[in-house]
Amino acid sequence: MPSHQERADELYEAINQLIRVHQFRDRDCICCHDVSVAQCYALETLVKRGPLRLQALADEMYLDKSTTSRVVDALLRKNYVLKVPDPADQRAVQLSLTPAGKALYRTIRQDLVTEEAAMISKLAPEVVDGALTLIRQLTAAARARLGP
Amino acid sequence: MPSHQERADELYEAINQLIRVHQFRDRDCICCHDVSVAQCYALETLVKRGPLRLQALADEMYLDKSTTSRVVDALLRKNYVLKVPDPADQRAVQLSLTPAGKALYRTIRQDLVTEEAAMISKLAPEVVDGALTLIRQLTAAARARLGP
DNA sequence: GTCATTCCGTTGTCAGTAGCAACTATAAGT
DNA sequence: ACTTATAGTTGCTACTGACAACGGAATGAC
Repeated sequence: MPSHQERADELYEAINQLIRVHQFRDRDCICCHDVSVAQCYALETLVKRGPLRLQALADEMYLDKSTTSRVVDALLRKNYVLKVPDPADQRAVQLSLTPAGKALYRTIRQDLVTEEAAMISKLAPEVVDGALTLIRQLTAAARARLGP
Repeated sequence: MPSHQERADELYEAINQLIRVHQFRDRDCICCHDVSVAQCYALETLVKRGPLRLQALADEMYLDKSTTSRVVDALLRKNYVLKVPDPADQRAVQLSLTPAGKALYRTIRQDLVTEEAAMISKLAPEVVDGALTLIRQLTAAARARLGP
């Protein structure tokens, strides 16, 4: 019967491994398209949250606004996002996806999910469902410590 | 009853979230010490696998040898690793941890596990054990696709 | 209404991450 | 001995990420 500490240690280790393997795979999947991992993450955030200001996007991504500004710059150059000045506040900008940006994200997402599907093809559906629930609980617990 | 595709999609999403939250937390935990995330990963690999050649270290970390060489350089400058020429092969070097390197990794690891422990403090032990098993299965499945 | 303060986004700078290609030196195969 | 393969380093390029300083716009105090 492992102690709380031992459990924490093993879980940290296990998550660490999972992260490495996924990270590596994602890089491969994403970078063979036109964008980097961070750029893809920005696309994803805009898909999920809709048009955002720069600061809001930075907050969502847990990044500094300067870093975010440069990531967005790269996406602007490639015509995947649109930057429109906010009429209500001359300082602010609204960032949104172009059709090309939406299409690119769909494609990449498709690739990633296909990879994931191949990965779990040998696991029983109950196992996957169980993992899903538990991973969500872990994420919620982690976010709770991160947030306020 | 979700389809295989739907399951893959949800699982991808869930793992993605977990990765982001952990990544962010790890950066905070690690970088307040003397090393970056990649440098810490190199320390970790040397702790686990013992002394390694540069190429072997690069393989373990899924990185290019040039990238690895520079990461090791940084650790050398800070006196956390030792580089000894291999007597059996004049081209090769043996990388090992200095006592300072071992101590630093222990400290960081302690911090990370403490964080993990706090995170799971509100979850039932059975939940954590379940997550552990499932995450390991997922990692194994992912590694199987990655490897050969 | 003006002035200080705060907020939004950009830019400069610095350190780190990462891969590819070219290079040196050593080792191994023929 | 000559070719080929391997080990590690270095040059280059692009991206990541934070902090600090800045200019312009909004807001609050008075």
